Amino acid sequence: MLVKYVLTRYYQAMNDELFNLIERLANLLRQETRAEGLSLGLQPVQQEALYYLSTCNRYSDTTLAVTEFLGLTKGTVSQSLKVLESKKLIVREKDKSDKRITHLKVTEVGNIFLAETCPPKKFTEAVTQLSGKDQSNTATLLSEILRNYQRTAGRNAFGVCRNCKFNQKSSEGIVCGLTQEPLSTEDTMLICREYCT
Amino acid sequence: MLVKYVLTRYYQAMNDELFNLIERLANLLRQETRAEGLSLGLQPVQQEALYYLSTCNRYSDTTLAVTEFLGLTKGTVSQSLKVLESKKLIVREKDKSDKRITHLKVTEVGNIFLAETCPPKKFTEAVTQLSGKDQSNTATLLSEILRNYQRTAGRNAFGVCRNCKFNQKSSEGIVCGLTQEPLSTEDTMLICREYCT
DNA sequence: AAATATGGTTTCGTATCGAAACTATATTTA
DNA sequence: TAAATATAGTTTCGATACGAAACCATATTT
Repeated sequence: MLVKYVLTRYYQAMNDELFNLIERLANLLRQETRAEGLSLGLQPVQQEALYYLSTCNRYSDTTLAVTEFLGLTKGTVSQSLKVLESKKLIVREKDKSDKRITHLKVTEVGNIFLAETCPPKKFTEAVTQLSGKDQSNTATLLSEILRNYQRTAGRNAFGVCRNCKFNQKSSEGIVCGLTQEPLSTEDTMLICREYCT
Repeated sequence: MLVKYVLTRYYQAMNDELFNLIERLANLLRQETRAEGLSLGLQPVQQEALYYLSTCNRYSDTTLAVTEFLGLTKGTVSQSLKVLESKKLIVREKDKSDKRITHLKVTEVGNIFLAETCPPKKFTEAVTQLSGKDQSNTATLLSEILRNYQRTAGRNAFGVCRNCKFNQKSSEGIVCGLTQEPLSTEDTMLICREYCT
């Protein structure tokens, strides 16, 4: 019985290997992020939230969206956002039509911090040692794994608006099929929590 | 000034995208790991340590090696290992020649737990939806990024013994060029902290 | 033999996290 | 249209993670 399990450990199946690689990359990223955030007293998870908010659209810049994105509970996320606000990295804006909702906008200070630290420099350096072709192949493959994983786990996909099935291009411009609101070209390049393929 | 930074956010450069993908996969993995560990009261980081110990060789099964692998401080790791020991998932074995060193061995209970939970089922499911070719391509590309990253960050590579430059195959069998010790075929399939290319 | 290096643990203060209770506003139901 | 329920979000609490630094034991260097 023991032998069986030990032997399965020796054989590094492909999903084992991929699991290992992703965990280790994430560990290194977290380490560097921790170091980068020291100057502002920012924790890794807070930086991740800030980074997310800098990449998402107006349907996806709320506490709950961040919660879903990070895979934490909303109480926990609420704490982290409070820190970001106290450090003037984000500001809150009440939604005009639904008073329960608060939009979280990254400030100029926040964007400057992100531009300097996120993604971490050494990571970027490591990635750019690969050919452009290899880089985009990696992104494509990881996207596919992530999409499969999110589907299996029953999570939202958080994709770029432009590629969403609700994104409708007509003669009058681009419209979101869910909200029926018009979208600018810049809008369609942001990440949406309602993304669907 | 602001415009510049905001614009760079819109353009998702490849390293940006890869950073994003890895973070998100890691978040999902952590979530599922948290759920899987609930039955034994194991935290994600403790499961990661246990998993590492199940994949590493006899030169790499110490507190300090785990520390290096996870990118945490040794005090923190010492705590996590104490929990694993109290739950009978690992046992400690004093090194025979150097009394400072303690080897950490995964017990049968530990291996059974890992076989059931690590890597998480849904992750495995997501990965196996890709073709075998795509899976191995992803692994190859990620390995390269990780290796580059570790080199830039000045970390040990933690690779499989078999592929290490110190691994010497002679007529009398396989020998580690660092320790001059003979290695079995199984030995060479484990992860070593001294791995070097 | 003394100084230093290495592997590891303990202690302490700060931060993370989930769970659950709670508030306020929207939506649904009856 | 009033009551019930759902949704967005915050607060509080207790358990755990984490780094930093002090500490101990054994090895190695000087």
